[in-house]
Amino acid sequence: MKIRNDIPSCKSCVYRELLFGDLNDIEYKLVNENRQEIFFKRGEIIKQEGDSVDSFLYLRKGLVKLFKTDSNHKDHILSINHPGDFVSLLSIFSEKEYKYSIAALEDTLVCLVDVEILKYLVSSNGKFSLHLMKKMSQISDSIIDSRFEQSQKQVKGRVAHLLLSLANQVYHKNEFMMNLTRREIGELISITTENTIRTLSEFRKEGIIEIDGKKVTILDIDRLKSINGG
Amino acid sequence: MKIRNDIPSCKSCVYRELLFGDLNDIEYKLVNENRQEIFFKRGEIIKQEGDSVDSFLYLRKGLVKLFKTDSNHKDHILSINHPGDFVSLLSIFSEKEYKYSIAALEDTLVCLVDVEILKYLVSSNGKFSLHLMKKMSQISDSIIDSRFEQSQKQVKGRVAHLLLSLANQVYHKNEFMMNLTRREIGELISITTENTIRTLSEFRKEGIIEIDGKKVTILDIDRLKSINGG
DNA sequence: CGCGGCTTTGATGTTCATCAAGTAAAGTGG
DNA sequence: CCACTTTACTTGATGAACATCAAAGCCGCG
Repeated sequence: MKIRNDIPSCKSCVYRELLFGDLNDIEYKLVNENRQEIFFKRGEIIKQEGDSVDSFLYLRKGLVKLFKTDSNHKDHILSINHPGDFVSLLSIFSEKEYKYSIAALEDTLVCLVDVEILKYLVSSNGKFSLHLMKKMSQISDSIIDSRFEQSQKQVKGRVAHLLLSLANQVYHKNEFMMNLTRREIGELISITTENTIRTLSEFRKEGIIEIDGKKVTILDIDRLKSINGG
Repeated sequence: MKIRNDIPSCKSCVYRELLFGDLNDIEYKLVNENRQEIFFKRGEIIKQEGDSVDSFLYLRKGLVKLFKTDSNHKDHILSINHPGDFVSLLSIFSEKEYKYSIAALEDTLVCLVDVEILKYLVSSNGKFSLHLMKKMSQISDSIIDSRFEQSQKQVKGRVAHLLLSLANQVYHKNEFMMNLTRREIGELISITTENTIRTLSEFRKEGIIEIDGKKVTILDIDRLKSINGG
């Protein structure tokens, strides 16, 4: 973890339009003066369950996982988030403490905006407010949706679904560097590590995917879709 | 389904504080003039997946289920909602069409507010906006939380968890009229109807619960909690 | 170089869905 | 209101899916 001091203006942020597109110059300045950028290395914990919610987290670069640890010390991954996502959004208005932890899956750059500033903006800027609600709504919809999808499927279908969403929603490519371990995949789709491995091997043997170290290539996307569907 | 004409003012609504507590007289009037109250009998469909999101649904009385039907014509229940819940909240800002259906589990009274009015209030009243966000956040948190809980448990734990949440969150009593069929319970916690029945019978035989028709009484809440936990 | 974490494969047992078959309850139409 | 139909509930038997256990190879790191 390393705090950056050479923070550029929000105006130059590639993700500006996603959230801060509705602010005027004074409001921009307010955000700029009350934010930090922090760099995390792969594996580092960004927030721990129980930490107080004092800032709004915005993912600028990298990949993170949101997870909870159960009473048997087993982790369960709630979601994987990529740049442009508002990582802390779900808890920010309803909770004083994080109900899950956040860790970096790749080298990651996070932008933190003081939560009180955000609340002030919501209460004073209606357009910003509407925008933020829409985004909040989308994020929770997508978590609920994917959990819903997973709950209906069995092992092969879950793995297929995961591979498809990694390709479509996360990496936007049919060939990507898998930054999740086999165990983490299991923690994400609620199956054991062994079954994750077995299923991936099976897909590989059947020519549906290719695995080379951390690199995964989807060869037969139609078959994957059919496994996902049925 | 029956549209009520004798609508009382929002000011007299028991749930007023939950959402509309921050409005001034003019804003109240606006809401009052752009809302409907509709009564649904047990079993009736309130909204069908695919219906356009033109109003914000507020549950005044009764009990409803949010559900989706899969490609095998099997229903899956997302959540059970009770009075005071904002049934349509999840989709209202992010979607043009409902992504799930809503049906009445008991005789139910729903208050519908024009969605454009709500958006106007968000953009013009900061306090209302903050309040609404907090509530949105809580509702999605609770759906995500309960699905998360369920995904870690097996059959007995799921049934125990469900009974406990019905007693605590829905009916606020250890003795309640179960308005869900055995099938619906299965659809809610992702197990088969047969396993729902078997597990409930087992709990009954072991003296953990008592079942008399639709009436369920929790006799040994500690044992239920321990089954839920382990 | 050795320790711990990740990966892999095989064998075994448990959990649970599915199938089958019957009873009870609740709507429905004459 | 009764015969009929459908839906809900229940129990038992069977097999498939999957977790668990075990054992070993691999790789990065101190």
